Amino acid sequence: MVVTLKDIAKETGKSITTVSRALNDYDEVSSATKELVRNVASELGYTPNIFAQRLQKQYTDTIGLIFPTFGPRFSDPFFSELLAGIGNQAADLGYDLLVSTRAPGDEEIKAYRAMVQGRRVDGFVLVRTRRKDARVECLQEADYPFVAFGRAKGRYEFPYVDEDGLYGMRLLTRHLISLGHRRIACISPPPELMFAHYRLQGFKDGLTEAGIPTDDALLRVGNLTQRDGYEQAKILLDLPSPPTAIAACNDLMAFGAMSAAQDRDLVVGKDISITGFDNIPMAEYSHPSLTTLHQPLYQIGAMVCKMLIRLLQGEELDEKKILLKPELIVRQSSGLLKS
Amino acid sequence: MVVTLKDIAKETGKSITTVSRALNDYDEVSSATKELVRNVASELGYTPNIFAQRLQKQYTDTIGLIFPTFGPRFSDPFFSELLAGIGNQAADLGYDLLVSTRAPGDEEIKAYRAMVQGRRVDGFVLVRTRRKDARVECLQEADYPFVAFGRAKGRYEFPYVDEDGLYGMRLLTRHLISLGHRRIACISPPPELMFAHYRLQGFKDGLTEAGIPTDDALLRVGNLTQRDGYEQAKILLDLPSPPTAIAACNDLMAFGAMSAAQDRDLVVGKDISITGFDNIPMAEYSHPSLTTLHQPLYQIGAMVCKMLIRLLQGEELDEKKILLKPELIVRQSSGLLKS
DNA sequence: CTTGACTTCCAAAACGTTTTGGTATATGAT
DNA sequence: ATCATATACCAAAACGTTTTGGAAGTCAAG
Repeated sequence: MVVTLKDIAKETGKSITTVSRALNDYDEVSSATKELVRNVASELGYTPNIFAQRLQKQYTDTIGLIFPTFGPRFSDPFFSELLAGIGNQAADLGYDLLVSTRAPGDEEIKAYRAMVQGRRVDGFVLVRTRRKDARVECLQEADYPFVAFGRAKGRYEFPYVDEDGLYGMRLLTRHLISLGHRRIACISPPPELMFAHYRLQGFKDGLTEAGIPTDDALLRVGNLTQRDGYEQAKILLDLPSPPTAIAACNDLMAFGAMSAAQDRDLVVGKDISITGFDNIPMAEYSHPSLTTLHQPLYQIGAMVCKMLIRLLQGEELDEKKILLKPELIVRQSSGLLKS
Repeated sequence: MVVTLKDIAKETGKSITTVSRALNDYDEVSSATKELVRNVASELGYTPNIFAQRLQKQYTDTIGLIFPTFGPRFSDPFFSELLAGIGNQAADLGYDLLVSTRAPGDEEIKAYRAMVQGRRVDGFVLVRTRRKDARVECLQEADYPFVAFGRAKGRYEFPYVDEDGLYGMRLLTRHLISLGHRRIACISPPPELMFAHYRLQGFKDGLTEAGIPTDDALLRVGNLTQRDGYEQAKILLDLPSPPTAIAACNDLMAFGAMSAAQDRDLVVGKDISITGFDNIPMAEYSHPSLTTLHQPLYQIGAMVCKMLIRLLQGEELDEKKILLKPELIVRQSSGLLKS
């Protein structure tokens, strides 16, 4: 018992054309007719068949989002906040959000191709860009609109929002240095992730500008999980001359590093300083609370989404490339170097 | 230059009907023709227009999921793991996932109604059921298929997967009692959440069966966040006769409670025992590591999704109601009562 | 030779919209 | 009386599929 335009037409005695136009508020329908049609429509409980609309017009009012998930224990607070930002913004602007979750790799690209080929979505939001990002290439090749959270290397440019990881990490490194630390380790994300590059570089720049040589033994890589933070920190603490501060490149790894230090009865913030990046809500309530860089993930999600929808609606973007300065949040996990 | 059936028909010299049938592997097309059509189709790079298909057939091959998000700082590892489970399963079975994020309340129900009215999705996955769940009523009223993660009170039954929170919390309470604890507090979720009821009841049952009276001063409510765990634990620790153990009803609140205890220089696992529920990946790498109940969220997501798709395809479910027994994971945050 | 069954194919209708290309009537200017 | 313009409407086409209801041809049985 689905109500269609035809039913309204029959009921009002008007043609389907007129009904359609009345509902879409065209000029060439008298206001009396419009009123009539609208009343009957709401009386019958009419809702347009979205697939008929989409078949006719050639767009879908849907944006695509493919989350790169790593294995079954994918559990990153980072993503849920970002998703909320994107999702709420999309809903507010009347767009649907088609979400897929795939591990990076072939399956992921296949998922993109399927959405592109089938023209299932009008455009994409890309998250966590990679250095040489197959997804970017895939979408650019197909000339599909997208906005990314993160930058990438490549031939062509694309609109993005990104946090200025270089600036942020430099700020943070300076902070640690100002506390007296000289042996500072960094646990950075896998280098294929674009933001890993900036954050690591910022760290190195911070050292360099203070005249501290970088010690490769103090540079570790972790897969952004608490587990990896824990394990890499263990390795660092086992060094003959261990660091007095560890800058983890995200909060989750920082938590892991904190656990590793605490397992050895080090007091974090006194015996050793540990810092993160992202300022996920948990950072405020860990013990000790975490010194980190704030990244407004919810807002970033909303921004990226809004930019994409602007693009889809043919508007020009005021700014195609947005770089946000993360804010240093000093809490208890970083403290003066014990003399 | 989108390739349609018409193009293939023209190219092969067959009719559109035959082409459609060849591609759908109907019997009444000769194998020679099938072969020809299929070759031409892949040569031209044909992909069916999904909206035309959906208009014609009356289903969408899409399932809906509306995440209840609480404010901008929505950041729950619980959800990302669940999403991954649902998303990957849906993709594997050839279904799209339409995700919306809305705070519980009017907007949320409106989102459901919009999806239902517009027949945008074939069915729903419902997560985090509430005692009297407007979403359940909305969907049952519209006779829309759905499978829930969680139970709910109501007139009619529905298929669900749920963890046996009552059993789990009883197990955990017993564990704490066996360690010598008698003054045990519980930080439970807001009572409108259905699982809050079971977990709290399990806690009470555990006390009762050991002959320990429940002290209402030791029952606190928190909104599942680390922050709330922190604050409720502070209140508990300020009591004239504070608890020696705190059972938080999820891991996030347990982490918050741990921070609160540690802020007072209590050693968690020695001076006080603190436990969680969910066993999110972080639980293993907190300091101390968290005693908790394991809930296989990824698998639950996958199960719920699979059940729904079964339903949509008209199959009977072997089991309409699945109750999983959570497993007690004893780690360092719970220890013998200090005498 | 006729009949019926089977195989292989096709034209047209249907799904529910929006858009195209009109028509009919009224109004006012010439 | 004629023309131009504006207003209010509509039939039919289009979007790209699947399904309906045949039709033509072949073959074997009667």
